[in-house]
Amino acid sequence: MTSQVFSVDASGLTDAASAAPAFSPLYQQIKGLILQSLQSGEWKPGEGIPSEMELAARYRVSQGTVRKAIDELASGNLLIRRQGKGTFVATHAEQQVQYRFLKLMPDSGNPKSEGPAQRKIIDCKRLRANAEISRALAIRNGDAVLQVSRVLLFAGSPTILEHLWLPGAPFKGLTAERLSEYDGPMYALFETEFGVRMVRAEEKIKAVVPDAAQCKLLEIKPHTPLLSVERTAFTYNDTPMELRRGFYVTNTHHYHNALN
Amino acid sequence: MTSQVFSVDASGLTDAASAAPAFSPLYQQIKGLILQSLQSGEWKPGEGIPSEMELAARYRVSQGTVRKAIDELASGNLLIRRQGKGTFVATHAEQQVQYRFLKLMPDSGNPKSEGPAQRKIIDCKRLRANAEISRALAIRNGDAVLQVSRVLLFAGSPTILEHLWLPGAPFKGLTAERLSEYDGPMYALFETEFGVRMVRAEEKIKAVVPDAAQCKLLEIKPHTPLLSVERTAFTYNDTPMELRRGFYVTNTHHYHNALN
DNA sequence: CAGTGGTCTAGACCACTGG
DNA sequence: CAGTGGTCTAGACCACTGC
Repeated sequence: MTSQVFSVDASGLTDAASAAPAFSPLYQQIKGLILQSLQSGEWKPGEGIPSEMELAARYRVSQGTVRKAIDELASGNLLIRRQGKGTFVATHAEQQVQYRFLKLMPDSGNPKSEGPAQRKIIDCKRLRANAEISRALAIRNGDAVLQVSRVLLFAGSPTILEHLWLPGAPFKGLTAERLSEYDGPMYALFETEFGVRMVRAEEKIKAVVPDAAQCKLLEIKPHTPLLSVERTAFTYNDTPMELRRGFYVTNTHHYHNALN
Repeated sequence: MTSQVFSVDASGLTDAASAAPAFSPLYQQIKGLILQSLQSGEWKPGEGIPSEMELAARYRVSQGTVRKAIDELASGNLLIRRQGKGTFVATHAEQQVQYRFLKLMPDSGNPKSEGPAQRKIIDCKRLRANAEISRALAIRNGDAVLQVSRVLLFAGSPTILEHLWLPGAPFKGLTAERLSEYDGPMYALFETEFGVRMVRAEEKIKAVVPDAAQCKLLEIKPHTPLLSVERTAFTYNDTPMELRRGFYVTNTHHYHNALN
């Protein structure tokens, strides 16, 4: 009951150059406040947030305004509405669509038909960020980062080789053992163990030829082309939190994408 | 002023097996009616549709209900709202984002920096659909289809080789000449000349090695891996209207994808 | 049955566009 | 200035969930 909604022009500045008054509707401000609560951990992944009526009372606006704010957050996969039950903070664990960011599908049959992927951690070590990694993670050159390499097997065959880099600070204490023990999506572990929730990601895809080491790990013949998938994953506030470079074998699988 | 909204349960059937009453909210029904008008060509791509108040009167519902229907159609890129002006039927032409379905980007710089793509029609002929194509286009085996092959060049270098298949009936009269003359997205030509608007698409991506013919057309060395992009494009009602198989050179470009 | 999100309405006012 | 979409409110009722 203590929060407060501010008047329309939030920026105290009156920049003569930018004539735009930067009008921001009420529901956008509410959206921002809810986002803050999510970010601060007031409501954790999987938990329910207060009801629309409660939030309306807290922010001193109508239910409809809260509703519109929640609608936008839900359409961005930050919240999940469940009629009759409430609104919940989205999570990568126990979600209908696990592996939300993995678009590799078997050529025939659904993803579930081949069962869960088998995972092998190949390497997990700390090192200092080079120029490329520090730029991608928006950290300083030489900062500590965690580098993990692993292979994913579908139906027994090695299909994905991936390397990922995480900023050292937020992931202090992450070891190969913790990763191996954990049974479930890696992003779910990040949520429960480190309070880092990945909200969106971007991928850049190319076709490449593997080197000898990759051929060995993926058990493929030389010159078998691979899909190179470079992903940057972001947490709240568009903060990059992971750089991942994956190599996909596309003999029996394909990268699936829906265009709207 | 003649249309009418039906009561909640649209299906006259009372199937004992399926206990679900199939409740459909009013705004969904309105959405369906608007979709019908779009499909029938009552409002054409680029044109404005009646104002929210007019539609509310026509369908005998409140403005808010029409609004929610339009909102969903707009978020699906079927309509475009312009404050102060009206609501318009989306089009692939003169749109902010031309080439909406083309996700290939230059590695550095924005898509506009390299200017518009140069296009070369290689082949355009009619033939009979084999099993694969008839399945993809939901037509009968042996039905007439149009097959087009072309190369796209970015900044002067051949980058995309693609083959596409269209059902013969809706595209009667499409020739290589018409395609060559036209300056703009192919999907825009489909709209203006054949009244076919592509609404969404799905792509399956793999990494492949090119054959000799592809190497020649794309001016690449053998064993240069390519991105194979197989796209099915749909018009209203989830009707498949195009099968397209593209081969992308990813030396200086990449396939960009945003994950939410 | 109470509590939640979901729908629908009616009306007021605001921001933007164009004549 | 009139007309459009955009915001905000208040209230009623419906559909779904779980106790």
